[in-house]
Amino acid sequence: MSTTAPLRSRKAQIDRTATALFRARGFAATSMRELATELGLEAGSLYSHIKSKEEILHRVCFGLADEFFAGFEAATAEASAPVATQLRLVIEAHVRVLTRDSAASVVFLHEWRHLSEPARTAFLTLRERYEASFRALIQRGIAAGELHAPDAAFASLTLLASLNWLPTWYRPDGKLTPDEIAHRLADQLLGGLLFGS
Amino acid sequence: MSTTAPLRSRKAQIDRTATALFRARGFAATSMRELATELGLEAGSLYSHIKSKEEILHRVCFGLADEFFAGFEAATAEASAPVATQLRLVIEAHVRVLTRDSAASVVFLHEWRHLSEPARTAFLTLRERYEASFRALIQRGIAAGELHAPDAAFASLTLLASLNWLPTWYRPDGKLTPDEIAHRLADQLLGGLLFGS
DNA sequence: TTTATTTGCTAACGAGCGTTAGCAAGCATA
DNA sequence: TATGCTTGCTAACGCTCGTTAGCAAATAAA
Repeated sequence: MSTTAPLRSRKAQIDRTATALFRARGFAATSMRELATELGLEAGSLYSHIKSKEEILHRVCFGLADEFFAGFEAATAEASAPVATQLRLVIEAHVRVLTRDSAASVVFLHEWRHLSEPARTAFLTLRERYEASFRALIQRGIAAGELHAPDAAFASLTLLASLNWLPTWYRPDGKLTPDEIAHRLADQLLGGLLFGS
Repeated sequence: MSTTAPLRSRKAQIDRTATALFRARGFAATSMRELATELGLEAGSLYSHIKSKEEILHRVCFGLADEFFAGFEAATAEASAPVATQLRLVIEAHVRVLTRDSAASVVFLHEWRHLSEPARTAFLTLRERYEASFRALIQRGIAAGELHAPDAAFASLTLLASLNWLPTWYRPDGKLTPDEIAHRLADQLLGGLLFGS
């Protein structure tokens, strides 16, 4: 219908717009009619491109999960590097995903519970696996004497909490670049973990 | 109707049950019929006790805001104490509120955006004021040479993020008491802020 | 030129939503 | 016994929800 060739497929446009709305109002409080209006469509027309409202949420949540895993694996590929170095790289990779698409990140972090089974359980399993990787890395650091913390689980919860709050306040036009943010976060968080800092 | 005298008023029971549901499913995805069923009522009966669904959310959000402010003020009453000490007390007070009612805390932290105007703006103003108090305290600590951080705003965001993640994983029957959690959080977070720790 | 794909519309479906009106039973206080 | 408050019911209101069916125009491929 449109005279200009779409930069992205209509489906991808729908995903992006829906993600922004899900972020702003929450999944449950976003209606398909609202989404359609935002795209200049009628509600029914959306279903020429997608199967359901939840399908969008599913794609956003699992798509971002993939990105987080890819980042973590790249950051820890150098298994012989000091754990503190690996942890810095992991933090930077995590921050990079969070800042590349902060709307999708917020949806990933807060709206996943509107997935119905079995997707919801599958998502939680992925998330738990990711957190376990963080925990294990910190645990290795403690065992190697590079980090000090009374409890790796406690430390990793705190660390991830600080990181995951980022997309709620991050603005792409802010004064700090994603990399600078990542460095500061790593400095501040590791400052509490590293010996004698 | 019930044969036993209610431990709390019916209104308070509704608030508590609604808070638990809002936490589990989110405000928008919780229906009044669901809430009524949970309480053994019909949906219409709720309106003998409350004015609207949003009124419950309003009470939870602003009630908890009061608690956070009261805790902060009590913790900083000793204005002559070292800032690090005040900050420890503030963290402990914050954690105490979060753990006393973690369901209400989650609602306070995540569901406030379903408040309609002008309550929503009023709530955000309160929250901003609270965060500003945190920021100012850290700023005073930096100025006094007790804390080291490149940016008080950045540090307070990170600190509050770590604290506010607590109610999502805290379980009253866990192995750590709220006070122990508060101490560990303070240790870990201040360890990254205090000079030469 | 035919064919298939993409894109979009209108109209409507069944369902669930928050809320209200009107009524009534139990209870405490006077 | 009378009064009023608390508590709860049934029935229904107007509305919005996600989704579907059926149709049609534009576009791209053969």
